[in-house]
Amino acid sequence: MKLNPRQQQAVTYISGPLLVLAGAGSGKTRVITEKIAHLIRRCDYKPKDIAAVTFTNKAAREMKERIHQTLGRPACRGLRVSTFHTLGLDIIRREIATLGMKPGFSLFDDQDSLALLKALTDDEMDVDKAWLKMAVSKISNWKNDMLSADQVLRTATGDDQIFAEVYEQYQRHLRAYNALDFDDLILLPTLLLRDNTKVRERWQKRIRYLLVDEYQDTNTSQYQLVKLLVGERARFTVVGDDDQSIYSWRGAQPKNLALLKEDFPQLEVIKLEQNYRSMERILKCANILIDNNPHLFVKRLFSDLGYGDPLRVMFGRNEENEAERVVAEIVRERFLKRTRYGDYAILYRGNHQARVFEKALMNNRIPYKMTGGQSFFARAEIKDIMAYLRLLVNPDDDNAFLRIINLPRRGIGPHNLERIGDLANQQQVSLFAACQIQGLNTLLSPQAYHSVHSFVELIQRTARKAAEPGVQSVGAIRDLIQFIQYEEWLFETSPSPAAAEMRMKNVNELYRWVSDMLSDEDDATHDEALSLEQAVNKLMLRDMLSRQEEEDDGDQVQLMTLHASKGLEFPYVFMVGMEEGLLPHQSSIDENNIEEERRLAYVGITRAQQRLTFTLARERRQYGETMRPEPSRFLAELPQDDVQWEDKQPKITHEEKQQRTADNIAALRNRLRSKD
DNA sequence: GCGATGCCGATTTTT
DNA sequence: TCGGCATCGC
Repeated sequence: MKLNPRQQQAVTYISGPLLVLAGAGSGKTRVITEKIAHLIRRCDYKPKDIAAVTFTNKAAREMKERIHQTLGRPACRGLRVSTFHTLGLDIIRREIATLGMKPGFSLFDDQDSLALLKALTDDEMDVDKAWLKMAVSKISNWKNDMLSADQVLRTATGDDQIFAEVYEQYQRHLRAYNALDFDDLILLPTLLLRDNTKVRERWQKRIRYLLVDEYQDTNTSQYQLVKLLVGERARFTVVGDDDQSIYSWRGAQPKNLALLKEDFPQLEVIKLEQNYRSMERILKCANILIDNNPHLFVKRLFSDLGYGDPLRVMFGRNEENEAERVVAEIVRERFLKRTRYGDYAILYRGNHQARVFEKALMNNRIPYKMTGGQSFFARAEIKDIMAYLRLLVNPDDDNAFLRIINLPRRGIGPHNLERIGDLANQQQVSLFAACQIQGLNTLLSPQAYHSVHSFVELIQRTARKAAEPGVQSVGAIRDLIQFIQYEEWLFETSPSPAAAEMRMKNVNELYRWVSDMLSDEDDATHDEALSLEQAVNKLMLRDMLSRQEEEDDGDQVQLMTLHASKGLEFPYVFMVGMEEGLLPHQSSIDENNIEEERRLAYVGITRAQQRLTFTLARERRQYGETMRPEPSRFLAELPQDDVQWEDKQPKITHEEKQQRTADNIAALRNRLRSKD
């Protein structure tokens, strides 16, 4: 298929900064892919001159795949397609000396950060979990806004003073552990590029053309990174849609779209408004709904896929009935229209809403897939093995140490651990280092000391072997897993042998990934063999997660949050729980942040290709109380001629009823006939 | 190591 | 109110 004129324009405009306002379903990934191909084929750019940045690993992988399809694999060698965080990690790795960091650093995930903060505050003050979570998010927000602990300390007032002090402590300890958190992966390169002209010029030369996907989701430090990378030359394309900005709660600054125009006055803006996904009526409703938000750029989606059925609004007596009706509707439609389960998606505001739908689907033996439940990396066995790997790479990683020092059981209990901890504190070294201090034997029982000693030996021995290239390092990890008898441990601790097998399968999966990454086989995931350190850090960035999910993408009804649905499309969509308090969510109503909720509704609506059904419950139990929720205001904002409210539907006549029955029987006949 | 009991939380979540 | 979890006691 040919590109439309606007898409063509977006692909070929390369003489200056370009903002592509890409409406939902307007083929933006195609534009990015074609543009990269164009740059390489026609514009004298080499693959290694170009970087394309996305937010998720999944998006990065998909984009890479599509470029490979267009250009052929060999022609793409050196092309950078990665997430912001991977790009940041790359910069840090290459500039590690300038940053004054030791090689072999660890990446802390949220739980590690939380654990560190807990440890920091434990003896000082009495704080609860909510406070710690608040602290994590405050620190994260400060980092995303590029505020150092010093800066915050100077300006903070009230409660923020304490948080700022904790922030400073937290940073100091991260340094001591030679660890970085996710936000650092953006912040550090940004600061480095800002303050170091040489490094900045080096990277500006290295990345001659930059493309950014989902630009509306960038936060302050990400935008600054973009600005520093493109420099004065300003050769870049950012693609985004302000109407699909639904992540401001985690620091995304949709105002970065406006900022772009200020910072680059020569900015060219191209709008992609033709939609290749949905029927016209769905788009009309989406357009009218989003018109209620103020806009920097006006945009109007259209399509030539036909007008389509009216949108429906269905009521359930209560939330169970709502779910049952949705499921019944799916069963009925699948039968009549001979569609697949995979054609249906149920979208909701909050994960907790999924439960009743899961139940209803299960009762009807309908296969379904829930996106966003417990992830592979949240599983205990994966975290265990990851902790071993992290400790191999960075022995000063106390969180990793604590997780596995007594796993499997080595007879090192809390008592002995406390002794080690005291020593570490007193000497200002990591726990692993404390284990090697002369005189530890006087503090611990002989058996415990012996265990600690052989643990240290094991880690050091394995780390040495793992540092050797290729086959050696892979073997070292296999030996480690065997040596600690992890499989036996799983069988001991799992409720059933079947569960243990399942978990061991996960471990083997992880092992396979690591060994793939360490050996330089040229498969689709990478271009070169990685060091163990690189592999571990990459895994901490969850690179494999989405690939695993793709594997069992059979014929299943899709269940996910509205947030998770962004970027996806389905022939038949149910948006459930369309009630005031749920969508818009109560807390957004309280904070007067209706616009983001409206964008969320907009994202949901524009997922649907053929048919869209809203559902709500007349009665809903919440925190033990039974509520009678109002229909969502967003339903009232839709053009009512295009919406069929179930309760306002005229009663069907006797003839219509007979006709329907006849239709159903005809459909059944057709189906039976074509089966044999 | 497992079941009972008690307590907390209840928006969205990637990296 | 309900479910997940963490901790406690056996």
